[in-house]
Amino acid sequence: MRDVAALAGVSLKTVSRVVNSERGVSEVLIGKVKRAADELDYRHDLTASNLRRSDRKTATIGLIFEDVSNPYFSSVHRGIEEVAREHGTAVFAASVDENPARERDLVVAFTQRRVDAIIMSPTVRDQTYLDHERRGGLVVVFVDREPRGFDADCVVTDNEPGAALATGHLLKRGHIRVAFVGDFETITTASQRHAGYAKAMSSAGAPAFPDLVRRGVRTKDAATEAVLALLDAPEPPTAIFAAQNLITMGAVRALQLRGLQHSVALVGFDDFSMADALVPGVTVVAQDPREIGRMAARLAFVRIKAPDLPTAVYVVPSGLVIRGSGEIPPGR
Amino acid sequence: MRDVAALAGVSLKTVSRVVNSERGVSEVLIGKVKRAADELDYRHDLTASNLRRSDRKTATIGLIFEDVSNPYFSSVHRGIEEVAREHGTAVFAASVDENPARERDLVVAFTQRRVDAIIMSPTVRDQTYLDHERRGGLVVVFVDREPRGFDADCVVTDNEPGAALATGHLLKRGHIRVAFVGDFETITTASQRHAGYAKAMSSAGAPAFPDLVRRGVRTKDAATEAVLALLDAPEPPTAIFAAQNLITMGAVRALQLRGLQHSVALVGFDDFSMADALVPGVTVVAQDPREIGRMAARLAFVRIKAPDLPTAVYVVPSGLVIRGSGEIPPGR
DNA sequence: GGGCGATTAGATAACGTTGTCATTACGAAA
DNA sequence: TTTCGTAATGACAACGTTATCTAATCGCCC
Repeated sequence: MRDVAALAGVSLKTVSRVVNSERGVSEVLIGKVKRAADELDYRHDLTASNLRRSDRKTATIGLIFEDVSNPYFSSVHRGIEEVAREHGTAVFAASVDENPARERDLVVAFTQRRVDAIIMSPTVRDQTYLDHERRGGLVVVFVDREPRGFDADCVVTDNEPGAALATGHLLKRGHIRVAFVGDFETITTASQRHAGYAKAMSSAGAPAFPDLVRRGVRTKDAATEAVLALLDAPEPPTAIFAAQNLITMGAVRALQLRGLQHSVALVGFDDFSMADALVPGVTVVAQDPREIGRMAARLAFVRIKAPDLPTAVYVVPSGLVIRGSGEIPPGR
Repeated sequence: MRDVAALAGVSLKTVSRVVNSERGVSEVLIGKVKRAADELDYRHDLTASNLRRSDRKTATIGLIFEDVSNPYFSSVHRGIEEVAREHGTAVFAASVDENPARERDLVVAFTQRRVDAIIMSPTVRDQTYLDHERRGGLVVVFVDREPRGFDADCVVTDNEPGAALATGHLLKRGHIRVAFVGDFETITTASQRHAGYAKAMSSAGAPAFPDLVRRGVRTKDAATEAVLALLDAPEPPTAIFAAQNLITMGAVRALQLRGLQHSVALVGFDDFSMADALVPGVTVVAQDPREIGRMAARLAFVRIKAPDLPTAVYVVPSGLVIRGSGEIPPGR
């Protein structure tokens, strides 16, 4: 910037004004400065600018997900990016994977880079550690799962009603022995979806079948195994509710391995690519992950401007997508 | 930092030394400083640190892809993240979408934030504009597609041999009227895959069928339409080579719509989720996108340390995954 | 006991930028 | 002609950190 000023024959401050398109610089000087900047391949340094500016906003946000390559999260990411783009904001994205310590490490890594906000899907049991960061002015918005021990904006799907809808859909077709396959109950989404399943079962007068409930299932392969175990049991289910997209995929595989994809009903939570191309098509309760991302980003930008608004939980509705697998009657 | 120094009763520089775990500070003072930092919720500011440090490395890289939610790119992203993590580096990710101006905008946005490197899949025809940035010390590594008009490290799949392998696989089964569906020839991957197709066709003595070659297909829906048109033509193909994952998905849909998924053979380039669960399973030439990401990141970090090494193109091999759709014989 | 090197600590300037205030020039109004 | 307001420009300090250099302290050896 000093060099540009020298070449244009103006002061440092004038270059700064031109770069930031502030008013109060004559056309002549604007031209000179721009030409000099071009000639010298000048690039404005946002990090230095940010250091000095009074608002101290970096126009940067950070995303922390279980896995950026999970199709659900990459769609949320996409939705966030759309809104961030409108705000001229760049987006960090990182995966926690199975490592709980990494959630905190990522928060620190982003905080040190002075992001304006973090949008995250919590994986650790407890988010109280974030109080420390919030005192430093960090904005946090949660997606998919509600935080524990920390009050903040949050965007979630209607997990319980959605799961009840899915389960009810199967019950209405006459199924009674409906299985539930889901993640650990410490994951809020998994426990809410289980609650919806349990509620639908009891309100339909179906007994609870402890042997048909498989929890702590985290991966596609684990789901395949869990469903195989269900199918091979002496009293197998006639229908399955799979509480997450990877689990649904694993369930499809298990049903195919046993040749039961046309005899045992299946409804999944979360849509997934090619669900409509399978035979039978997989009936799912579809979330709108892109909209969830957009909503989360909007909330983040509002809160960056107005940090003291009361926090809220926003629920994005899900909907049943009927494709065949959920409409298989019992007893075939 | 000033406050921490005051509370600990030491100088600014001593705090800096402790924060950066430099040697030459007595245990007593290290303890005092750490306690003071804790008490004041101190967070080291990497942006300011970077401004002053001599290496001027931000431990930040930027990714520019067609679409972060495309499963291929999100896997590449994941591979890059794995390596970045080992280097304590944070990762920006952004999508170009269909907007060519955005590629340059993103490069500028990342450059202004002083990323150490950009890993990108080029979409614009010409990357000469990057010369300007490289003069400023920016490291660029390309993935998936080779750049034009700009010499840089690049990690690609063996597109031409892979496409020839796929096409040859069909020809060996006795197919002659093999169709090609791919993206615009300006996309290097698409043109290389077309070249592999053409080479395999001619070396098998098959004539070129201009009516069976559909180019400029970019989306799943466009692929469905293109394949439907092929199937509905007076002389339809007996086999189809789909040159990219979205196109393969669209082709599957089209075949299903016409009930031809068991009579017309299909081989796709790129694997995709649930390809094995479809009926028939979809035979593909599978890339290893995660390994491509890891390789690209490794190259980036090498070049950050040694900018003057000669550039190279690295080819990650692909392999045929046989699942059924590609083994359908002609004439059924 | 004096000299010396090694170790630890601090004072100061600088990184690239912008906020604040002072200065200049110019015209219009009195 | 003088005064005043306004617009354009610049000088300088500061943002939070680290590089460099100097000073102080210590132990050790002759």
